[in-house]
Amino acid sequence: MAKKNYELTEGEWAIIQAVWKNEPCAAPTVQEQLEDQKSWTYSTVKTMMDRMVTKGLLKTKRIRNLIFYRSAITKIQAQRGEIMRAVKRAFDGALTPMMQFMLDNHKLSQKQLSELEKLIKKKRAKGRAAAKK
Amino acid sequence: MAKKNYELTEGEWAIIQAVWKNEPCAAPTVQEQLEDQKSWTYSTVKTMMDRMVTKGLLKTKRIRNLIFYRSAITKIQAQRGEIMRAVKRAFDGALTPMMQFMLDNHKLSQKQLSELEKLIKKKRAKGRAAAKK
DNA sequence: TTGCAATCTCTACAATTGTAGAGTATTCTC
DNA sequence: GAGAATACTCTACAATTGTAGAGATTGCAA
Repeated sequence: MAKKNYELTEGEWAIIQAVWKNEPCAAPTVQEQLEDQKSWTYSTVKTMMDRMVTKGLLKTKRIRNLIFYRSAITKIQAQRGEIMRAVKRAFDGALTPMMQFMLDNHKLSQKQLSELEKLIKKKRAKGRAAAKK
Repeated sequence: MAKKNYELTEGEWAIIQAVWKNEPCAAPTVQEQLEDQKSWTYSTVKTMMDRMVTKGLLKTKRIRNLIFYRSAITKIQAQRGEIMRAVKRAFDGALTPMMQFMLDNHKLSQKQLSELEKLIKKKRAKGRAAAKK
């Protein structure tokens, strides 16, 4: 199947982050985790988590009368989704312009810039190597 | 005032893009513009546009009995908002990791890479020049 | 001047998202 | 075994977003 583009809501992000950090974990754990960030009651957290199960973002396993949750998608997938979303809406789906925009519009320190430069060099080298053989 | 972070919905993006392209323009124009992309009726478009006025995304001027719309935020602002949103949710607000992710996870061509590299070099040079004086 | 066409206004409705209370079931403790 | 604590289920509600119909206005054409 074509890999789906996951777009999480604000709330879903908060929850899945907590799940990634603790999985497998029960709903009360997640609620406590988020307690100071969001001040959601247990009910709220549980409802959201169950909705996320329906959507295929989390999955559950019941052990006796406790329900354990784990993520059904990886952080990478979710991050990718978030980026795809931005690039699709705001940059016509074109990645390079988006990166250019970031370089231009968000002041990065010299250090950050040089780090990125290094990274790009490495990528390019790898690309060339692959092309040669 | 602190500059707000604009987060547009899917529909709002479609509309404001059409407005940017045609402003000042009336609602029927926008509706026609979007006709094949989205198949929204006039009513739908008008409703969304008026809501966007309320939100401060568009503004209007009535001339006789026609209402003309223009954008109240720039494309840059909207793009920035979209990026901030992604970086906040998916990368803890840290821009460099997000850029690294993009480099790693989305295959860019050699050409794109070298373009980015050039851009970064320029940035760095400019930064250094500024630091010196 | 009468009517049609274009535009606007008002109202509505379903799905999603954030939010949570009330009640039920299970388990632990004394 | 009764009460307290813990976790779960069910139901609900308001705001936002996508969606649009029905009716009111107004300006132009015949």
